[in-house]
Formats: sequence, C-alpha cells, structure tokens
Amino acid sequence: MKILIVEDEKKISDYIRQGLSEAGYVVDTARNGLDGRHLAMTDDFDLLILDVMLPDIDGWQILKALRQAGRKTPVLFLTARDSVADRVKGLDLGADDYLVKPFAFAELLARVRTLLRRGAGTEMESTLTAVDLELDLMSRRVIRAGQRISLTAKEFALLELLLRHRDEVLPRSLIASQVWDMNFDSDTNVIDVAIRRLRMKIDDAFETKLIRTVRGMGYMLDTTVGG
Amino acid sequence: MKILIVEDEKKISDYIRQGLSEAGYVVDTARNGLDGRHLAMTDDFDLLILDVMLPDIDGWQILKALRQAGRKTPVLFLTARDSVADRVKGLDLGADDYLVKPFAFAELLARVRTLLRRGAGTEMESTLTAVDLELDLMSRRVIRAGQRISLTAKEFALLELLLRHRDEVLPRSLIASQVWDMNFDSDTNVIDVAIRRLRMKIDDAFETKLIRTVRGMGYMLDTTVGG
DNA sequence: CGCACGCATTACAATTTTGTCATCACTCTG
DNA sequence: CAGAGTGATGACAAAATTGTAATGCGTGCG
Repeated sequence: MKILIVEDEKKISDYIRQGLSEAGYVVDTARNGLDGRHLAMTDDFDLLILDVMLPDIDGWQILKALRQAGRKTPVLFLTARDSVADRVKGLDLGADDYLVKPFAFAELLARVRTLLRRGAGTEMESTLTAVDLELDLMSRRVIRAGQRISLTAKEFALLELLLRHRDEVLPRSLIASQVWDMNFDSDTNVIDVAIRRLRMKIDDAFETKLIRTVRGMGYMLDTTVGG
Repeated sequence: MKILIVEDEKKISDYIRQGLSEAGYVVDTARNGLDGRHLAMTDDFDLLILDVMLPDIDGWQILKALRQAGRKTPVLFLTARDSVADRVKGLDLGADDYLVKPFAFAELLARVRTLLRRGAGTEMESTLTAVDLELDLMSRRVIRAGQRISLTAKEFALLELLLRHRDEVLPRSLIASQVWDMNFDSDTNVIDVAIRRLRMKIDDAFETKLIRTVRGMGYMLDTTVGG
C-alpha cells in the first residue's frame, strides 16, 4: 500500500510519514503543490493525503487535475481552517474524506484504513485479542477472562493502541501523538494518569498484569506473560 | 440464519425473539432446559442464546451436552446475576459471549452479529449511509455533507438505529428497547430529548432535515427528501 | 374557539469523563 | 546513603454527557 503525502509543514509531514511507515505503509512525500501533482499523476498511489494550503498550487488543484485525468485514487484532505466552505468544496471536488488540524494520529490512521478498504475489497478485522483480553472494535466492548469491562473513549483508544503494538514499548511521545493530538503539551502527565485508569480496569482485578512500565522508555502491553 | 433462544421468562424471550425476527433472523424458542437441549441437539442452529437460570436443567448443562456432542454452534449466554464466577464458568465451558440482564437490544444484536460473523466468513458492513449522511461504525465517526460531526455514545446508537431502519417509523417503545434497556420506564421523555440533541447536530445546520416526527407514531429517518 | 394531547424546547441536576496538580514512592547513581 | 529523576497515586477541577422536569407551542377535536 503506497501513500503520498503532500504537505509543506515539515513537522506535520514527518509526523504523518513516521506514523504511517510504522503502520506498515509505503510513504512518499512532497513539500509543495507542483511536486505533489507531478508525483500524484505519474506514480501509482493507493491513497493521497493532501494539505489544502500549499506554497504554490493548492490541494484542490491537485485533486482537480487528478480527477480530470480520470484517476480515482482516494484522497484524504488536511485542512487547518475550520470553515465549512472549505470542507464542502473539497468533498465536492471528489475528496473522500478530510481531517481538521490538529488531529490525533489514530484519527488519521482510522480514516486511512477506511479509505484503503473502500478501494480494494479488503476485509477488516473486527476484534483484537491478546492473552485473555478481547477488544471488539465495532461495539467498543472489552472482555477480560470472560468479564465484561466498560471503558471510556480515551481508555479504549489507549488500549487499542497498546494492543495493536503488543509487546512493543510505546514511548509517551508516540502514545501522545496517537491518542491525543500532535500539538501535545509534553509537560503533563495525562498519559500516566490514563494508564493508571486503564490499569485499574483491566489489570488490577487480575493476577497477570498486561500493562507493563518500561522505565525511561514508556509502556507496553506484555503478552509474554509466564512464557 | 437460524437462532435458538432458551429462556423461561416470557417477557425476555418475546423481547429478543421479536427484535431478532425484525432484524431478519429465523428464531426458534424453548421455555425450559430440556426442550432447549433437545432442540439444540437435533436441529441445526447458527447461534444459541441461553439463559443461565432455567426451570429444569440450566444453560451450562445444555452447553456442555452440546460441546460433548462435538457441536461448535456459537453460544451467547444471558445471565441475571452479576457474579464473576458465573461468567467465567460460562466462558470456560465454551460459551462465546455473555450478556448481563437487563440489556439494551442493540447490545444483544451487536453481539449476535459478531458471533455469526465469526462462524461464517461473512463480511460485515463498516459504514452506513443515507443521502449525504455517513456513519462509520468502526471509528464511530459521522459526516454529513462533508462535515464532520461528533456524537456522543447515546446519540450514535440512536442515529445508527434510525439509519438501519431508514424510512421506517420507529415507535418510542422500540427505540427505548433498542437504545436503552428493556425495563425502560416509559413515562419519561429521554427519547424526545435525545432526538432533539441529535437533530441539533445532524439536522439544524442543514436545509434538508433527515429526522422526521410522525405524530402519534414515533420518529423516522427520512431519505425520500425531495424525491 | 378553547381544551387536551403530543411533541419541542429549555433549564437544570446528576453523573461521568478527562485533565491538572501536588505529593508520594521507587530506582538508579555517585 | 543522599539526591535526582521517573513513575504512581490521589485529590481536585473542568468539561462533557446523560437524565429529569417544567414549560411552551401547535394541531386537531369537541
């Protein structure tokens, strides 16, 4: 799966690129509209992520050129402005989805998955499991050892992230960008607190603890328990 | 898709039967454990919904008999008691899921769908759409006319229900049993208020109203706008 | 018309979720 | 062992969600 990002702000571009690469996608980037349009027209991407505001030609023009050339590559728009006009314009021109900056990376990833699925008839997973923990992504339910656990939105997002990266240490910065948004204020301990709350629900009542703290690194969901 | 319900409380049994029938499933019921076991063993069901507490032999014994006979029919347990022991016992014996009474029907339906999907390689829908409204069931996002709308859990459940029954008038009682739980106190106006809140988000800002009040009947999501 | 009924709307209250902050406890290092 | 750094914890506060209740409004019927 090959994705093209056209975005002039390096910070954002890198943020998305890194995240998508980690998620297993092949990512290409362009820093301005002309390069972006060129790449989009010549190369064969499965998805385009276009910033609306670009130095030279804007995202819409790229999209327009693409559609005029008969290409149906799905497009995800990034817009800084919160104006309805912008959004509608984008969708009218044939964009498939849009995202208002700033956003949590998990948000973007969810949309990328949806758009890519839409194209190919890829079947999507509906549950995530590890050891005796089960996450039902559709109905947002969690079961551990047969016991239903109800999580809040943030807790669910956090657990989903941990579960998708089981046995990997996730630095706070990564968690922050995924579950919170990219302009995350790093001198706060929301993540610690969120982890604590999650632990209270999914670990405290059980013998084997799934969430492990890796000092100086971050947190991980450990499935190598007793193994 | 054929489902067997083994449940002695008529009220609950009817409640489930009716809901599942409406959802398009073929439903058979048994009022006691012996009949239930007999039916489960002789007939060919795609799913069993078993009450734990039954007059003669309980749900576990039916499950046990079934598994000993090598049948892998998925089983969804209903348990009134909130005891952990019960739940774990059920899952240990090979139940696939459980539900604590009382429950909102939408809850049960979600699980039924999951269990049935699990068996056959049925692909599940990931989005619901109507007119310019789009509901992404996985990421719980809603878009109308290209505009992202954020809904709360209840609002989402309500909209999902309306959307699944587009162009059907849904009486309050039905909405209540689906989105709230079955022992719903009917002399309250939560539904009216919930509808209002939903309207504020998905209709107020738009020309064409999707949610329509049918006086004396209930509410419906109307897709026959201007058509 | 005017009243009753059904729904809309608003205000409010209870609850839940989420974030902030201060403090405590532990670990590692010198 | 002392001190610094790092995470855990608990208390609090802000914000969001959800439910309750009172009131307003319009429609249709007597």
